[in-house]
Amino acid sequence: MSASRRRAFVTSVGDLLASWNLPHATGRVYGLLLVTEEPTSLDAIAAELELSKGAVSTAVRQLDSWGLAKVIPQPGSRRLLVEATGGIESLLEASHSRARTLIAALRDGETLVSPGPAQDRLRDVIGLFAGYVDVGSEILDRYRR
Amino acid sequence: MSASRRRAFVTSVGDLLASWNLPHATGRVYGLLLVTEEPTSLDAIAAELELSKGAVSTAVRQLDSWGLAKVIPQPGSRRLLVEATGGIESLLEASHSRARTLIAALRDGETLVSPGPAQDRLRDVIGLFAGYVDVGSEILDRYRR
DNA sequence: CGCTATATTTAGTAAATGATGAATCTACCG
DNA sequence: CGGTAGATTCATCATTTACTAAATATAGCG
Repeated sequence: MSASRRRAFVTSVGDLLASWNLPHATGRVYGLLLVTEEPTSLDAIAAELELSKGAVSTAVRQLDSWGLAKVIPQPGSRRLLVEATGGIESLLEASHSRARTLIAALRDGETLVSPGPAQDRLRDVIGLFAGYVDVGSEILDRYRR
Repeated sequence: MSASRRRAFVTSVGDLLASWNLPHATGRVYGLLLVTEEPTSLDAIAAELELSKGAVSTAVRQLDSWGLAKVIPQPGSRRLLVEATGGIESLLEASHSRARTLIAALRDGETLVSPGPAQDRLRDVIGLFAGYVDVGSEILDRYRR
């Protein structure tokens, strides 16, 4: 388990998730969790990633709320353990929900332009997006089973 | 063509494209172009959206480079006209390319964890993402014809 | 060759966001 | 109850980023 490759992995996952609109400390924590076999503590995360405890705390709660990590309270101690969940679905779902909002806005805009090339263009965009979202949802459904 | 609905449309498209990592002035310009029947000038855009000329200039060039708008130079004048293109494909393509980079990083990470639940989890994530991207590309291909 | 109309670049600014470190809170244990 | 080990919150700082306004560049026209 080469430490430098671990670090490289963590930062690249962090960078990439940042382009998915996650703060990149959060993305790095997720990256670390993905290559960590056992549930791990917030302090251990902070130590390995050289992040403040506060940052780790908020990152973990974000990951939890996105369904990307599971927080496991330990009976008999205040310490929390965290582990990645497989389900990165929620990221995709979030992206769908944004796309759907966009589609709705575009549909609304359809009534703003009179028939002609401009309206066709708008319809085109709507069609592509809608198809895209439909297929994506299908994949997600299939994945859930 | 109600001006207030136009404005509402423009800002919502702007807001939404901002979540796709476009600056939202750029998104608003795109929104405006989508509901504008004829090619329009940078000054007209600046006036309607109350943006500075500089902002419009960079927004338009961004849209152009993303393939979301076409810039039409006018012979006999320095003035440029701009119109939206239907193809919002490039946005989806960009999102795919990010996803593919992520997939590559994850595949690389696979070798960092020893066989077991952690590796399975990672494989799971990879599989979902890969399937998602594949299907999306298929839609794009179909759309291009 | 200027002059004008237009686009682009640049320097500066304001706002948003993320991270930190300290202070605070809370659960557990003696 | 008091103390301690932990997590969380909060105020602050730093960075980034998008926008503005002004300066600059360039194309066309007299």
